[in-house]
Amino acid sequence: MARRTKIEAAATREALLDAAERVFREQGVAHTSLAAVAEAAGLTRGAVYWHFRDKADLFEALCARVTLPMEAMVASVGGARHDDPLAALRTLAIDGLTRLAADARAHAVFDVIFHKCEFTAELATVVERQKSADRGCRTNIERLLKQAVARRQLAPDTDTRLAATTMNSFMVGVMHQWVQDPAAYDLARTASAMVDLFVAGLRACPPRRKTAAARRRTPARA
Amino acid sequence: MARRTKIEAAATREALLDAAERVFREQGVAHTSLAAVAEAAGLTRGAVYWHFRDKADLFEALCARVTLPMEAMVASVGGARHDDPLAALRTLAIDGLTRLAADARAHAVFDVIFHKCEFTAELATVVERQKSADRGCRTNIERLLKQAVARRQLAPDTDTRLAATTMNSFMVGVMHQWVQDPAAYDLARTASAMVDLFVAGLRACPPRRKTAAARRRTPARA
DNA sequence: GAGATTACATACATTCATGGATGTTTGCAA
DNA sequence: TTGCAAACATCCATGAATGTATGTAATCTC
Repeated sequence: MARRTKIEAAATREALLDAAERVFREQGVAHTSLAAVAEAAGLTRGAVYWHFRDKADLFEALCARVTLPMEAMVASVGGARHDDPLAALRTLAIDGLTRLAADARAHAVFDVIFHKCEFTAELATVVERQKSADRGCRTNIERLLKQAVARRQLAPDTDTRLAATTMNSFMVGVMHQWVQDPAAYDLARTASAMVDLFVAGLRACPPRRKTAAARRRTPARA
Repeated sequence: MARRTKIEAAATREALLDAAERVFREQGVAHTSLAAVAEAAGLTRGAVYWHFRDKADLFEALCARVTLPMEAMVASVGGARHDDPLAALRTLAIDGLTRLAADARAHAVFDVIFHKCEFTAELATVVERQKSADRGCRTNIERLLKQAVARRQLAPDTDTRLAATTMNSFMVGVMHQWVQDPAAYDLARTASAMVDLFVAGLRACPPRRKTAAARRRTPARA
């Protein structure tokens, strides 16, 4: 086929990403050939290999369209100082879930990431990006938690690291399960109640750092 | 090769499952050929096709070895009456996580299920079993929650359905994330603190059923 | 406006997985 | 103890996916 203009080329790139999103979601990443992606976009493999090095590169770009904005959101909230850090954390979490429920593209991509994809050697680069993004998310959560401790919103001996990990797991779990069966309940409507439940748990019974005194009380087990 | 005795045959079947567990975990389900599974077990594809119809059948059997006992555990606790239902729920959750941390086979299988497998048409039967097991789990959690409401451990207007879903999501999230990076923290040691956080949230701020009065207060939107 | 390059399509060679057919012992039942 | 079927191994034909190489027309640049 003939050469297209630059903007047309950018459009076909987006079209390829859109097509990949659909086909990956229907058949799974490993089970779809790049020919199938091309066909779904009304193109040929030549177009795919022109715009992307291979399937991993395509998949990475596809994820980036959704995860980059989300990471930016988390980083922006986590990087700021707040008068009410716990409220900021709550809002951040609810926004994340609401976004997932409202944004069809985010919905699709998370469906692929959670249920239609194998994180193996082929996608090693994607795995690394995913893991570092996850670390960044936990770090930012922990920043907010530390502010909350400083503001006396949380117990002074709160284990902020473990609390952040737990919160991250909670969010991932909600997304994972909702995406698996979005018809089960209306996430947009329940998001705040779910997050409030978790935040209340954080206030009432956060994980505690093991103090020297506590360690003496339950010394060795052997 | 010659015919083996019945117990020998059962042993090779187990060997095939063990091998599949290893190879699936390393390469992902879709990315591993049945030849690779056979080779890892020191056998040939003939053995695989003798014991299992296809890859889905093999994968299903592999999952069943760990999920069936777990489902039985949940059903047994969920089916009984308890003087302290919330404590029973707490113990159940902690046991689940502890089991995951201690049982290498459970660890491996959940790693495959969460991160090394695509739930597509090829594994349709597995998906259905998974979903129904999930429903059963939520049902049993909700049974305990209803008992907790009856015993005044939880607010009378608790939305037990949503609470059960939230708890299920929480558990899945913790497992999902820990399995992804088990070196990050010692789940066996943190399990109780993580579960306690959630249960405290349940007591302090459970999701509420929308009463008629509440619906009147926030009537229609557009 | 002429060449260099872009944005694809097409063709090709290679590799690999699958399923089925077939072979071969040998345990087990009558 | 004979005969059947279990418990695999081996072989083959087929199809499909990948990466690369090449073709080609239009577009951008100078």
